[in-house]
Amino acid sequence: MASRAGVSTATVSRCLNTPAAVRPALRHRVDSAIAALGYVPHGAARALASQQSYTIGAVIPTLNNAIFASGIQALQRRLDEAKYTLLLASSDYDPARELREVQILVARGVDGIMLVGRAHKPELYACLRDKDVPYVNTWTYSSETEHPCVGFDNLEAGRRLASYLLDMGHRDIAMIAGITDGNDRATERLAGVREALAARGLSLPPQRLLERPYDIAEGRGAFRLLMAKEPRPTAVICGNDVLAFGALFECRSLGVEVPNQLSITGFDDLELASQVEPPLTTMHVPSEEMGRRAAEHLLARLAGKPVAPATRLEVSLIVRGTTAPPRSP
Amino acid sequence: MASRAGVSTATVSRCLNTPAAVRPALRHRVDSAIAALGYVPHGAARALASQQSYTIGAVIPTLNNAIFASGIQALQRRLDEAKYTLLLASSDYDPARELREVQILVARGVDGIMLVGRAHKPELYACLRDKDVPYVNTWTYSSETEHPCVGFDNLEAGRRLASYLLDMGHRDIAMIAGITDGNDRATERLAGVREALAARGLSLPPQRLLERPYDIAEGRGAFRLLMAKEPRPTAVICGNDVLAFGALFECRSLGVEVPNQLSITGFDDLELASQVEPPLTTMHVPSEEMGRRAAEHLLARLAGKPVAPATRLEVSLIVRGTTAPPRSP
DNA sequence: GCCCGTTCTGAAATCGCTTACAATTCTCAT
DNA sequence: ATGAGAATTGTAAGCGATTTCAGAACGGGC
Repeated sequence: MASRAGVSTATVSRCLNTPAAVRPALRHRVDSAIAALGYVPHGAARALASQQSYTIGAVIPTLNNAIFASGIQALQRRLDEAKYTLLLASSDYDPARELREVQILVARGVDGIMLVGRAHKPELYACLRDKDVPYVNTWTYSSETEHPCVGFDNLEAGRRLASYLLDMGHRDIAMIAGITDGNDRATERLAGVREALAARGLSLPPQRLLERPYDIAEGRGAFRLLMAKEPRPTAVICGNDVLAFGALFECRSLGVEVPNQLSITGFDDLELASQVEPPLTTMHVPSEEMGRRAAEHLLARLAGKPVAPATRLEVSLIVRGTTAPPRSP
Repeated sequence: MASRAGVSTATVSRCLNTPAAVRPALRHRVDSAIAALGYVPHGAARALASQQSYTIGAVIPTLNNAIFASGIQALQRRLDEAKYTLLLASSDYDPARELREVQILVARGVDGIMLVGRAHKPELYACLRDKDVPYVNTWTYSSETEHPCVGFDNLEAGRRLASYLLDMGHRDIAMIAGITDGNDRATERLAGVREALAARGLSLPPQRLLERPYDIAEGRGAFRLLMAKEPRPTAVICGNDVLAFGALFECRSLGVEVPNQLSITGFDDLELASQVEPPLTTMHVPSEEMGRRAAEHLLARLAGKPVAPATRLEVSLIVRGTTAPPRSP
């Protein structure tokens, strides 16, 4: 302990945590002793004594998807400003693993947790409640949920995407969705598409729906399947941009002209979306804002400030070059 | 404390840490009490008492680059198996921030640290030495370094890429490198290219070299500049795949035919590299293996086992469709 | 120059767990 | 049975901060 400044440990502690509470002269003495000794407070001891770790946990499905990455970076940036450290874990889209990660995070004593989606195992919510750990769901929004969230309405986004295509005249629409099992975002996007279709008396027959992991090659494969037999759909809605890129690239191999012969839409608006040829029509997701707002939410709760139970962010349809009215027969 | 099983705290601790040291009957009694109470050991207290946190820190330049993401996922997977948790921080390619992140990690009491590259601030190495925290540099390899590393030789990789183009007959080669300032990988790749050129009596004149952040749009802009005035180079080496994608996409806008009129190479071999049209010739980096091996290295050190001071991984040139001999004039 | 209300400081308890060491219980050969 | 030695279990002393509480120093008003 740096009592080489000739003060008690209590004073050192105060210098570090509530500098205003110690007189300038003494404080400077302590500060320079700290600098001289290269003293670094012991995080675990501090956490044990103060009952807070200044650590926030986040569990995301995967690091591979750039969109989670940018959301996480924004979260981290905001957390950093508030002197909090981020503990990151990934679940690989597996609810059981997600639960395990949360338990580990809680055991580590995180002060708050960020989750993606809202369909989590009951045990997960129970664990959080028992330990009274603040948390926030992201990439999802619903006014009716009892769980705090910062995100957008996947259902409505799916509906909008389909409506856009429908309004343009498309009647035979197919979808390459993400794996819906255990993934509420993918499930809701699909449901939204179905709703829009149903509102016009249409539907998504089994042969028009494929579920695939978010991977370019998977998107290609699924797309090829969709194109295999006549009649071909006139538009393909993809669960996210990665699948859409796959579809788009496969079009080139297949010699399908986009958007003349076929329209394609994505979801996320990754950097690449605007760069491919033709540029991808997609749903823009404000992932950075979501990350930042999620951080704000948690920080506010930890500071005892009131927080909105649900924050709705808007996605926006970015119309680019992969969509056009269907060719008249 | 779960002494509702009628045992001492010491026994509970032993059940959790060295189950073999407590008799089965008692152990079961404790285990069920733990399960019944939903007891979760307090991480900070445990870390304080045992002087180890079962936490490993990693500081990467950015989460946006998919290649670091996959390396990190592999690291995490391996760490998970060994019951270690990963604390992830990013530096945004800023050495000063990297230092800060490392200090925070050390203060948090991580048992080990993974770094990217080997050109770190002296204070960073000093901090690690003072606190005696095991660490390993990745994405870099050098037999001469005093710092443990698991990675590949960027200099040689750059040399190979340039030699490949040179062997094919290219004589006017340009490079869109990453920002070399503070980035040893980018610096070495560039140096490697220069060496290969020099070996044939050639060089990389200033107007043939552009440094750009890793971003598709930046790659596009740089490429456009390179193509702006005659004579145009016959090949462009890009510091990584992202820059190469930018160059490739810009070719389409400019009407430059790849590889007939111009060859392009990337670095990293991202998933997208094999999917673009034409597929990108690039240097494959075994990022997952690197992540896993880095984890092994740290784990071994923590277990007191001997470790190789430097592990060399091989990159491999993946020749695809963006390279061809220059058109004979 | 003295007294009292503030403002600072320091002593010591505490956080929840690990672990050396002591105490107790088993094992078995005698 | 009995006792030595091994195997278990319990006691209690930390680990390195934070924080309560009480005493010390300071600053004015008379």
